[in-house]
Amino acid sequence: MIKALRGMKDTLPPQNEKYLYFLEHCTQIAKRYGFEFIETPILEDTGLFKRSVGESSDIVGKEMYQFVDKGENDVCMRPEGTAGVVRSFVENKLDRAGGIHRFFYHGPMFRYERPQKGRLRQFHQFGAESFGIESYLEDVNIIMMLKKILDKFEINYTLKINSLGCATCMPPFREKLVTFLDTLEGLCDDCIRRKATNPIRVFDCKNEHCQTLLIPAPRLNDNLCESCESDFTNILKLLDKLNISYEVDPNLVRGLDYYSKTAFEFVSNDLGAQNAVAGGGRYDRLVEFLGGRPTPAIGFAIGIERILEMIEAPQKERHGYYFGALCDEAIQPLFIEADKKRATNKVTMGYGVKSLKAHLKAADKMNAQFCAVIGEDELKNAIVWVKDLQHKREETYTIE
RNA sequence: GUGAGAUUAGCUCAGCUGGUUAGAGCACUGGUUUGUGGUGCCGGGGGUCGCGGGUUCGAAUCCCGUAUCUCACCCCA
Repeated sequence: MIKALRGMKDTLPPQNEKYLYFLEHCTQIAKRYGFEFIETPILEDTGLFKRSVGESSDIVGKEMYQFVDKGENDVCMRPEGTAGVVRSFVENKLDRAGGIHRFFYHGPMFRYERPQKGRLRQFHQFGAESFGIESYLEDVNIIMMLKKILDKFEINYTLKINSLGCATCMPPFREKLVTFLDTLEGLCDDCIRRKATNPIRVFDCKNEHCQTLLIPAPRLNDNLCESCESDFTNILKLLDKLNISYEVDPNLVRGLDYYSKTAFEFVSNDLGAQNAVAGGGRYDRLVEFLGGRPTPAIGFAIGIERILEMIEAPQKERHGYYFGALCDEAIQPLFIEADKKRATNKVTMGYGVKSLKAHLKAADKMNAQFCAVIGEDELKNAIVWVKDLQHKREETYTIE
């Protein structure tokens, strides 16, 4: 038997109804906040991800579905959504058009990882990206929107937020940090590697010994430039006023290289080790990095499988018709009647001749609201007998 | 990439230290005396016990390998 590849799942009812339900909700909210749908290809030039996500990230380092196609192009199945949207933004010259552009997207992402709870090789994200706004208000706007999406479904979560600094304050801080790290002994292998590739990420290390060593380290928050500092405080102030609770997490460092300034994550205790249900942040320099005009931008992505694990599907109600025949002669007239009914309702039909009881059972099983039947009596009078299974009412209507 | 646990009917799982035709519940399906469901009663189908080797008179059961799943590390949504 041929099976689906490791870490890749089929989606069947009733699970996928939850998926559609969630997507519908996200789409509605996103549109309400002024976002428009964008779809970009799953396959992209490998260079796109190397440049945007960053060579130092695990994603690019070891998790990409990368291969050479028949035209000898080095291509890659997208491991995340932002890179493609930014590429499209630049390619379609929206950076030159100026103004504000807000997009949302959803679809499959691919990372070659060992699967576990909340982690698949093919998984789905719903994401949104906003281009052209430098104001911190858009950061809050994005967080508000994300919160609005999550709040529909009674989920337990915590919003973690941090500022990563910008082109002005980040590089000097980085140097300061590396100088400090050089004085330390006993850092774990990962941290030693991080020191060379992306030193900020040592703060994200889960090794307790490393965390102890890092206590006297210079902190990002104490080294922000004036504009980053004031933006960050303004964001927190506004969040307070909006009654959006958050936790400032100075160790929150996003795994993708392109983030700057605001970074945030929605985590939940109901998810196991992979506790991030959504994450995002500002990436003001990425557009320029990918060859566009400097354009401030911010976005987020939700892990759909992860959130689906926490939400309930809406309850299914009885609806539609089930048609059944009580005698051979009724089958074809019934077939015709059933199809007429499809003009306005969901209709299924039992093809076999069965007792009334059996048809009622079948209708009940299909969760139909009405059971419509034709037998000898109905044929004689050219009528259809109908029982409303929900309200336990019976009636007939004339065949026309 | 590393580690631990699992794999028996469509689903959830029993099957003791190896011993005849491998079980249960749920689900599915048929009937319940001839036109009334979801909740009664009776019956039925369905398993090369993940796959491949080995030990043995005999393996679902013990050993080795392999695949997949699950959980964790790493990292992320």
